[in-house]
Amino acid sequence: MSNSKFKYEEIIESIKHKISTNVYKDNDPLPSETALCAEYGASRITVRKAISVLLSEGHLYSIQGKGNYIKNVKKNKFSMRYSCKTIFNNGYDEAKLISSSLVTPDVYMVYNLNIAPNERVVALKWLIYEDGLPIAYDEKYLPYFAGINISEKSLKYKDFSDLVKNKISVYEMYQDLRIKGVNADADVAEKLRIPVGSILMLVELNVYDQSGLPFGWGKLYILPDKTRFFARTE
Amino acid sequence: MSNSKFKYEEIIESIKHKISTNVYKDNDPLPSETALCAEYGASRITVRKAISVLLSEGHLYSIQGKGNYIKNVKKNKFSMRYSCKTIFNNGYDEAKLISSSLVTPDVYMVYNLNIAPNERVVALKWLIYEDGLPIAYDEKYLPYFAGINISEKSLKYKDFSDLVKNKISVYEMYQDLRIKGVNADADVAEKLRIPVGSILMLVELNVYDQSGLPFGWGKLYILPDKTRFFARTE
DNA sequence: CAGTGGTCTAGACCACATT
DNA sequence: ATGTGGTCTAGACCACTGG
Repeated sequence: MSNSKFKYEEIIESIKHKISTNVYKDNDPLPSETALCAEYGASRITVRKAISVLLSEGHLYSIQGKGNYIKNVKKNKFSMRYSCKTIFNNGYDEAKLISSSLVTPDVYMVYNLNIAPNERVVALKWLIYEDGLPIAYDEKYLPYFAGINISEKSLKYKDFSDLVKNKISVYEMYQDLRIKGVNADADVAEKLRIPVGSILMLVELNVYDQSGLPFGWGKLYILPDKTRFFARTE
Repeated sequence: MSNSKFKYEEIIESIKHKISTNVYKDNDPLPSETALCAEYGASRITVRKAISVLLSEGHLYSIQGKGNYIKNVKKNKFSMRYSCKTIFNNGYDEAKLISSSLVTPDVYMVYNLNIAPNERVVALKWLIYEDGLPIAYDEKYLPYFAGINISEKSLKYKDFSDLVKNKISVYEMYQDLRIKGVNADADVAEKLRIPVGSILMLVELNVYDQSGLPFGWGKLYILPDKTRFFARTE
């Protein structure tokens, strides 16, 4: 029956089995740690090791002073990787920086970067090519205080996290990503040499520091057959 | 300096600080656990508690018999929730099962369900409505052995994981999700009452058991302005 | 072989929640 | 006051790695 090598693995297996056979139901209290020690003939540390795994996997939740409780696993949490290296089906041959400038924000920048209308915004625009043809158009906006040097000639195409990593620790950064299907407007259509109204995938990215202050906003338009998004349950 | 309440939190904070200030670089070995005990004046269990947190957060990796090593956090891992309850911007009013039948598989079903051409496939098709108008079209395919009762009148619109949850434990299931932009073909266009060639968001879902055996394949076509995908770094 | 991480123990004290 | 989970300790043995 049991394939587990260690005592704590057997406890995990047993508890998972009791959850999946409805012996333990959602929000039921797990037996107390001392009770589990007796049930499995293990020390409290071993029991807690098992519980810590189940906690980290999301099968339990704890309330100090009360107990550990069953949390029904919803199998709807997916994880995906997103980076400029992986977003294109076949990668890309080159990325050209077509402009880097200090601009007056429009309403979208004021909204997404949470800045005052009189502040300035660093705007970076790239075209990404495959086989000599543009396959994607990338706009990135950063508040001027984020400290990017726009005269920098070495502005290689890179992810937001790399762009700002010297200004903000990766531990103090989080990102929101939104995927939509949109129709190309005149500007983007011309840049990508496609008819106005063609469908494009739009990936918007907002970068924040730990306190929630926006550090960047990006829009990436991609020809729909040049990209795909892939996510998997954890 | 330190806001941490507990000794193990201070150790975590200290190690994270050394990573972000490049004292510890990618793939550097962390000092041995006994060395860390001495450095922080803590027992091995407390040191291991800190290390276990850093391991679970992906800042370290371990090789038994060798040591613990620094893993540079790539901030490109996003997590998203996907379920038929949350995928629509404004939810949906109703979902009509428009057909449930046993069909002979086409090449895509043979491929995605990894079945033989002479096996049978359960096909379920739904239309999802908002304000009386169709906003999405859902096709789900399951190998016949998956044991869904197609005559079941109570085939409510639900996620794959709910559809098969009595046949397969949630602990033995994983799902792959792919998002694409596509042009509506004649069949889908007619069902959704839109012009052929209109852009649609296509969400494909493959469900597997733990051994990798396919348990289901689904295609969900959604009007692009009725949905959005949202992911956040962990 | 020595050094490393992985598991496991008994026992202690604290913070929190309920009665 | 009692029971709960949360932290911490010292000490032991095992499995794995490398020289």
